[in-house]
Amino acid sequence: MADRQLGVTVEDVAREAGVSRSTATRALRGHGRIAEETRTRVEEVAARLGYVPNLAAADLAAGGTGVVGLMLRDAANPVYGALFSRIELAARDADLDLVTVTIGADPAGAQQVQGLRRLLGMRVAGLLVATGGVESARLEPFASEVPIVRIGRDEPSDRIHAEAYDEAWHGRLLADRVRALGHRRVVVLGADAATSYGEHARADALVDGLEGVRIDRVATGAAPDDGVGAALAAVDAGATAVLCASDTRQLAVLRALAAAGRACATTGWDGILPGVDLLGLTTVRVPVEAAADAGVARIAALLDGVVDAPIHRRWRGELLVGRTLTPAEDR
Amino acid sequence: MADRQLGVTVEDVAREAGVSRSTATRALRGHGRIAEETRTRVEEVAARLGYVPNLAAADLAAGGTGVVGLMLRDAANPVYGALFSRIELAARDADLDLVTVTIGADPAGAQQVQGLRRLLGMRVAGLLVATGGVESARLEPFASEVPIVRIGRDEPSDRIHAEAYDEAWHGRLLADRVRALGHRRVVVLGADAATSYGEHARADALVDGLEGVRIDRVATGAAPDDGVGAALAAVDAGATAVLCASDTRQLAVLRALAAAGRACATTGWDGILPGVDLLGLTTVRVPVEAAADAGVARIAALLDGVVDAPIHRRWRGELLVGRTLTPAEDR
DNA sequence: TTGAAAGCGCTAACAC
DNA sequence: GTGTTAGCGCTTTCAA
Repeated sequence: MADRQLGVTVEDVAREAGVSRSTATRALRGHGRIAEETRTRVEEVAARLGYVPNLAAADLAAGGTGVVGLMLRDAANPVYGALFSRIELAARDADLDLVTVTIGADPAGAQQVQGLRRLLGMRVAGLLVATGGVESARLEPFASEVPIVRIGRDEPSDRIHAEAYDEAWHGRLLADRVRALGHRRVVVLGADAATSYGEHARADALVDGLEGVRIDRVATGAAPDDGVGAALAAVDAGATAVLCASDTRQLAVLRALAAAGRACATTGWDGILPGVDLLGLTTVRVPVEAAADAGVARIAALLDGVVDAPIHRRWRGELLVGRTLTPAEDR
Repeated sequence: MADRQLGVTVEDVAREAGVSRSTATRALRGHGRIAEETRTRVEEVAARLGYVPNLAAADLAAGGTGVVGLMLRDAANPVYGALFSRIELAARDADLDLVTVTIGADPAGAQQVQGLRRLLGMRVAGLLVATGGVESARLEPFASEVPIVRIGRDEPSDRIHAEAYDEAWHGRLLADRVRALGHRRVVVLGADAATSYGEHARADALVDGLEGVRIDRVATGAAPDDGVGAALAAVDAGATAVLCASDTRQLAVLRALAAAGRACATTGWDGILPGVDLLGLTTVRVPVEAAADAGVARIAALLDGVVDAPIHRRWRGELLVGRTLTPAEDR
């Protein structure tokens, strides 16, 4: 086949097939009445000419797209990779087209504004927000224009839907276990709110579950081994466990402990990492699949005109018990 | 601020600001001559009205976008997550806008065609292809329309650029080590070509590097523990090492070995997984960053009109020596 | 420095 | 069933 010409328009196809532009469109899109014979001829010509419809023109003329915008946090973290993958899968099954913009951990929020404008500028039919970092206030002004569903994090606004993880419950799961194993002084290691909303909230959830336990809380920045030094110092001072708000951080702690020739109980959060089992991590397996599926199902329903009042749901994962959470006595 | 109206057009902004539509456009885009006073007034009005430019209209009128399309393999695999993340980062630095479509492991290639059409339909200014699965023949027809850069895999066509991994070299790195440790009969575990071009090519590279070694080659499908049974059987029959074309597969093998209470040397490929070090994996750390940066730099150059003849480059990673590759004698 | 006008490629009534 | 027509919202000459 010869090289395609992206410059080929329906006009060209129509002329070549000896029909009018609108007939060609009808044939190509399969809408309206069309003679079977015409349709095949037009399709044949389109294929021969290598016609690729100009989406900008189509969207403009049609007054909007059927596309759903996805705001995603940087997929370097396997948790977001897994979430992304599952959302894509669910969208495919639901026959939704997705366009994705990613957002790093950007304190100033410039990327968020940028990404949001990109999506809104495309006149997406709906918005899926899978980044904890985007504040509710930033989203809310658009809630009346476009249905918005948040995935993986709770949502204060009652104009935005949410399929969140039940982090409070997860925190209690972990905390109960830690207490049951006799720990009475622990380190809680989580990002500050600006770096990662999710990790911050998780650390809070842990703290809430740890009544009666003495807590050294360490806030970290973005770097994975941020705060690890402080955590080890607390261990030296008598803490018997280091509870981390993410598995990546737990790995950093394990690394540091090994390097220092020390031992200490640890827990993490996510449970997504391939190899959690082999590493023996104690962690919470976050219900990525459930939240992703529910989020996509919800946006699909909203697009279909099933207009519920925004619903906020929370999904529960499970505790993964590994070797890293040893009893307090073991020291 | 009141709720934004996505229905707001330049027309509305212009009227409200008391200027013509073209003046408003000029003010907003900062092109052409415009009185400073007018520009600020228009901008002020636009902000007040919550004007979000319709990208479809803009692209159509301007006759194309400045956006670069990225075709990515499903980010569930951390390697693709890392690649994605790095490409996004580099694009941000180079001030390129990216729109991403993802493609699963889809034998029929329907997703590929779909994704490609989406991107081409948007009239992207360039194409970044970070999926081994997309065949050269599928891309080539468009090479004259739009610059195409492949990232992470080699490219037979001389009309498409490539910033690939030097898998032949990587294979030799691993193979040499395996031989040096005395292995004379090994299993090579890699996907069949349809499931993963990359894994298949890697298995080939391993085999090429293993002159004088007896090889049981096992081809697998997509499931991570596919072929693991066959590999263990070969170990029973006398193979002293299992060489895997990806770390995920290596993990599956380690899991199976542990479950069976057996021991055997293993190697993997990727080295991206957080925790490779703690797991003690022996693997090749693939140069994701270098390839991503180079790919983005290349497409940026092409967009700037720096028209080189397509260049095919290969980037080299390094051997990561862990505990999993034991000497042959150890059995 | 600003405005008027001519489309970009496609869709969707509405006639024929 | 098919053709005609009127835009969608924006950019961009070209005059004023």
